[in-house]
Amino acid sequence: MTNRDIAAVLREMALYYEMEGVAFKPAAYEAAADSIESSGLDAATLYEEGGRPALKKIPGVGEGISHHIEGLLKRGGFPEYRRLHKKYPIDVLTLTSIEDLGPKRAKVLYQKLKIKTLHDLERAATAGKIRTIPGFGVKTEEKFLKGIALKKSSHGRYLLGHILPIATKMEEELRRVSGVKHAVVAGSIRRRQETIGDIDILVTTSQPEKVMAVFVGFPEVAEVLEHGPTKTTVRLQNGCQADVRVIADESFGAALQYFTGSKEHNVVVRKMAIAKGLKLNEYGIWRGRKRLAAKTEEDVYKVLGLSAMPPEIRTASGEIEAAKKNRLPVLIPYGSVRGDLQTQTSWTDGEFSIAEMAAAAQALGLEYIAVTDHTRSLAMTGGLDEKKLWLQGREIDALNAKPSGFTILKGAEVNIMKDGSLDIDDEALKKLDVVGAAVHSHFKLSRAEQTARVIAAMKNPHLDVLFHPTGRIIGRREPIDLDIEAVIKAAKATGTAVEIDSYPDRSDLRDSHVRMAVELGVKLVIDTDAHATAHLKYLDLGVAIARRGWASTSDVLNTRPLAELLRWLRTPKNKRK
DNA sequence: GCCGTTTTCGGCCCGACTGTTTTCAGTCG
Repeated sequence: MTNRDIAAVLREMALYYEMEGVAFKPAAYEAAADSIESSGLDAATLYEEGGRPALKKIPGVGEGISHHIEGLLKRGGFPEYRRLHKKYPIDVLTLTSIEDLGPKRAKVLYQKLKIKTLHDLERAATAGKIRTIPGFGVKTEEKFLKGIALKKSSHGRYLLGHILPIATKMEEELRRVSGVKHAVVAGSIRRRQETIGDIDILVTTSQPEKVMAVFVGFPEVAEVLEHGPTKTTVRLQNGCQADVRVIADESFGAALQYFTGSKEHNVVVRKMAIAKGLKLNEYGIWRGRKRLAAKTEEDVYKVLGLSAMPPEIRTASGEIEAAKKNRLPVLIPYGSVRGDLQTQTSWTDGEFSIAEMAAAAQALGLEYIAVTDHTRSLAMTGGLDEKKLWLQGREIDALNAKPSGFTILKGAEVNIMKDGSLDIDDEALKKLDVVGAAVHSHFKLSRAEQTARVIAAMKNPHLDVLFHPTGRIIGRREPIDLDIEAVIKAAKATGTAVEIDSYPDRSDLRDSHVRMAVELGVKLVIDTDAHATAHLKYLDLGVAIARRGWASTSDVLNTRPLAELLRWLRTPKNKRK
């Protein structure tokens, strides 16, 4: 039982208690779930080694919840969970993942219409039954259907940020199997697409059976679908499929090229081969029966007169023409971001103190972070006002006064109000090192209104970065309706940078928008939007988006050393370059 | 249910928005 499994049960408990109308317990269970999920320590190991007292060292876990976790680990459950699950035998986690459907409504839906699953909900909504329940209307019914459709449209795809760590771990472990020469993840993961269909791993080895045995034995594997010496397919616990293909070492490059895709890219490349009287397949590039190249991707592309393109840009959208002319962009390298300019702390809805976030960032090799807690009008997070921002600044000054080789910048994630004004006054903003702003309300304005609102905000002389510009949350919330080209042009005109929010389900800006920004010469910032120390490692997911958008190091402000970054930030907006 | 050099008992983030209402519950973040 992983931390994630435990957290899921605790979240379910929180929802049941909300259905019951119990006070304070929901928040306590929710807090414990968050804490366990983001804890670097494995709860099962902790319990094994130190019993319940060790579990209670996890913040938010006390007498009661530690007993429950013990029950989960030893017996797979506990009485209170069983009692509540029996009373509400519904898939409450899935149902409440639909927007505007919370525990109270889930309870009513079960009591009135016996709705237990998403499928039940869809049937009832389609049949017009939801609107018959008091307190529910036509709009609510439509909203549920929209929510279900949104969920379905992302079905079968997994977020890169969730799958990449698993795929990388498998790749590394297969590489350690004796006889293995290459083990490489190909497909959409190698291209770092924002969502992933499945995991494809290519292996060259002298001992295929051994590799396949190790593969099907991974703890993540739920079910073996195919088990052969050259191709084995499994389904993982999370539902994602994973393939291992064993290929001949002499054609590794051709296979890697073939299985990396994209499909569209490969179609164009194969057409080029045909035009030259050649044939390209996963075994090599051929003239008749003579194999001209296959060992490495570079060799294969070279036969076609192309320099090898980074996987992230193999989308058949200009990369082949650029490769032909030897004019490929030099993409920003992974690991080149020096500091994170969007982080939240326990001053608002983050889980850790400023000092803890800074220490974790420094441990990851970063040189600086900006603390950008929410501001006043985001009241539910305890958003900061001018006074609190000043107080927070004092804490930051004190931390920076200690020699550490690391710098904490003063910042904020300011709210953009409906009219485009910011919810913190200019005097206070002026004193901050980095001012970010974002839309957190009125998501449904018309395109014209929404665009005007965001552009108005960018005209503020103190706003440095537009945070997560479209506000989307993959699989959950549609982006705000924005004329993104107008916004990016306004960023250029006003000297405002735009953010790539690396947080896995945000990925905002997305690749195509980044490319537009790069082409227009707008500066980018890559941040994690970390609400916990464990989130800081997402930076490279943002670098992946930047690479998909053809960005170079010089396009991204926070690849600069601190002094250079500060020079840009302190330059009046109309003079920034 | 958790937490604590202001407390071992008494607090616990709260305002805006929406859709359903005839005064407000539920949800969001």
